[in-house]
Amino acid sequence: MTVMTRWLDHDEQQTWRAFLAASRALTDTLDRELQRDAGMPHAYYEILVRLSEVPGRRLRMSELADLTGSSRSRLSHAVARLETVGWVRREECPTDRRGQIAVLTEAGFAALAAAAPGHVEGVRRHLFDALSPAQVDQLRRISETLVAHLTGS
Amino acid sequence: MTVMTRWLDHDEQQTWRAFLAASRALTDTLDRELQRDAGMPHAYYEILVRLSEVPGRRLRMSELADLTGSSRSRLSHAVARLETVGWVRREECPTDRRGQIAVLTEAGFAALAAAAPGHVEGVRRHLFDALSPAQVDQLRRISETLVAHLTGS
DNA sequence: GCGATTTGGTTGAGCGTTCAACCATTCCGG
DNA sequence: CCGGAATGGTTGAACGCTCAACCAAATCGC
Repeated sequence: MTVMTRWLDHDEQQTWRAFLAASRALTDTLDRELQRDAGMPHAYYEILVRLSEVPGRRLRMSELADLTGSSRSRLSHAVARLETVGWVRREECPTDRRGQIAVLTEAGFAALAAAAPGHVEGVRRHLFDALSPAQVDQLRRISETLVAHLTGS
Repeated sequence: MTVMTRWLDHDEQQTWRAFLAASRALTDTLDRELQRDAGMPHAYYEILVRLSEVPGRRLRMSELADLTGSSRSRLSHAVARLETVGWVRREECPTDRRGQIAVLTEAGFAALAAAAPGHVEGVRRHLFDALSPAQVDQLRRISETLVAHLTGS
């Protein structure tokens, strides 16, 4: 059975390619800056951020995976790496013997505190400084719509 | 010298995290679909697309790198891989003996033709179907602004 | 012209992600 | 209860990307 492809028209093409170029350029730039200035990829920064925001600075692996939007495998590898660097430590979960709890160490918190100002400055410079307040608002609505659409289905 | 960090306010936080989540979810989803259905990552798909759109289906490595927004190293590795699969072939450049020209093969064109409908459908489903026409327009302007801002500086 | 710099491109090591396979524990239906 | 399914998490191999080092050819300055 052949289904007609709903091709993109010219404007849609433009939009899609611009979006691809923009999001890649932005994430690449920030990732590179973070790696250079703080010695960690952005994905690891996000893990540290999430842990730092929660009481006890500890989260179940699966919750952490959900919050960072990463697969369990990815998170498992990442936390393993973070553990060797001494920024995160693993603990057994008292209520579920399958469970593991990732805990942010003091060294991890310090590394995050050291990395944050530069990274936030980068986000501001590369993203917010370029857009009008109206565009920032539009971007938020668009992004929230997309997240709902993508995680819903 | 200490410079005050221009931290993100609450709304900016929301926007930034939503954008991160959305762009990651979108690219991850499309990448996974493309890998599953066509056996290639999205970066390689883009290379084939760019080559297919140009007369002679051939481009200098450096032009191809610019068009796909990738580093020379990345492109070099990618083309090497595409060559072993038989989708791209390398030729010497007649006017510059340092140069290399990447040429899309018939097999490469066929692979692209086979992959395109499914991928385009995915882009439509996951992106355009979720947004209003006004939002699509906003997204284009935002993306173009960001690209200019990021590649300009 | 000739040495120094720049440009075009490749290479290999190190690292992060993916995928599939896997193990242990917990939950659920009958 | 008990057997099967679902859940939580890990592992290792394959692969793509990054970075720095590198080579060859072209270009620039004097």
